[in-house]
Amino acid sequence: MQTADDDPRRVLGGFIRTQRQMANLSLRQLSALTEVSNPYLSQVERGLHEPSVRVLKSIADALNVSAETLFERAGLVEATGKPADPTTEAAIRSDERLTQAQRRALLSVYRSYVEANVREES
Amino acid sequence: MQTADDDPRRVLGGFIRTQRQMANLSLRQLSALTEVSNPYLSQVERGLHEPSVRVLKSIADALNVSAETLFERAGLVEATGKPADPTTEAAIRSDERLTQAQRRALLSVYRSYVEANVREES
DNA sequence: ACCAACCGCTTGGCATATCAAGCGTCGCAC
DNA sequence: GTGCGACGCTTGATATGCCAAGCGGTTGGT
Repeated sequence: MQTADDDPRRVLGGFIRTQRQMANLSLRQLSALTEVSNPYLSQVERGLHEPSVRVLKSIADALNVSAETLFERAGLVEATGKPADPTTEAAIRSDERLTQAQRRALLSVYRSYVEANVREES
Repeated sequence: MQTADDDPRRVLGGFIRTQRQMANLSLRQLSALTEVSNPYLSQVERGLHEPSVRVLKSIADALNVSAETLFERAGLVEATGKPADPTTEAAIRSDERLTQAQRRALLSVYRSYVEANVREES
């Protein structure tokens, strides 16, 4: 029943930080992309502030994640029971240019990525 | 070229006001439902303020409107143009559940598979 | 050894979001 | 008419978002 771990701000911040690091961006680089100051980004990532919609959107754009996803991470939009979006899996499975073994391998990698990201929102 | 009509705040406010009136709710009633003060709701509806994500969501809930819709109205989320290109590359590239780095990695693996197969067909 | 360039972070201050309290108006019962 | 309740709105005051400037640490070149 920890009350600090599920603080929406902390969750959102952690998610943003992870995404930024995966994109190999420094705070200043992201700052340049988003027109948001780097100190403020730092504070947001550490959960000290709840950014405005405008800031959230520009962060989402810069990191190539959908704004919806960010709002979800922020705990501000309910999970809307999205089981999975099967488009990528379907595309891989029906790709004639791959062998069956390659399809399995690609799907495996893809699923591990998605699962890792989901787990990220602790 | 009127610059006041497409002010996102004014658009959003007008939309909220319309929805509220269609639900036959007074400002005070909506205030009670949303835990947001009625003066502030008044100002938001007249486009004097850009509400936070938390406020937007509670308004959306109270008015039975999807939060997405509100964000769209706020001009802060574009009207998602779907690519609908059925190729595997496109699916991976537009998969929001992957980070940019992961997308690059997956694409790289995918291309190496395809290239290997082409070479083998000779 | 130094310095230049980057990193993430702290701080003080201005701008904006949000609220509690109060104002004037309107309909309606008595 | 007059009181009463509900309406939308104005107005300070407080909290929060956001930024410019600057700090100490690290890395790498000379």
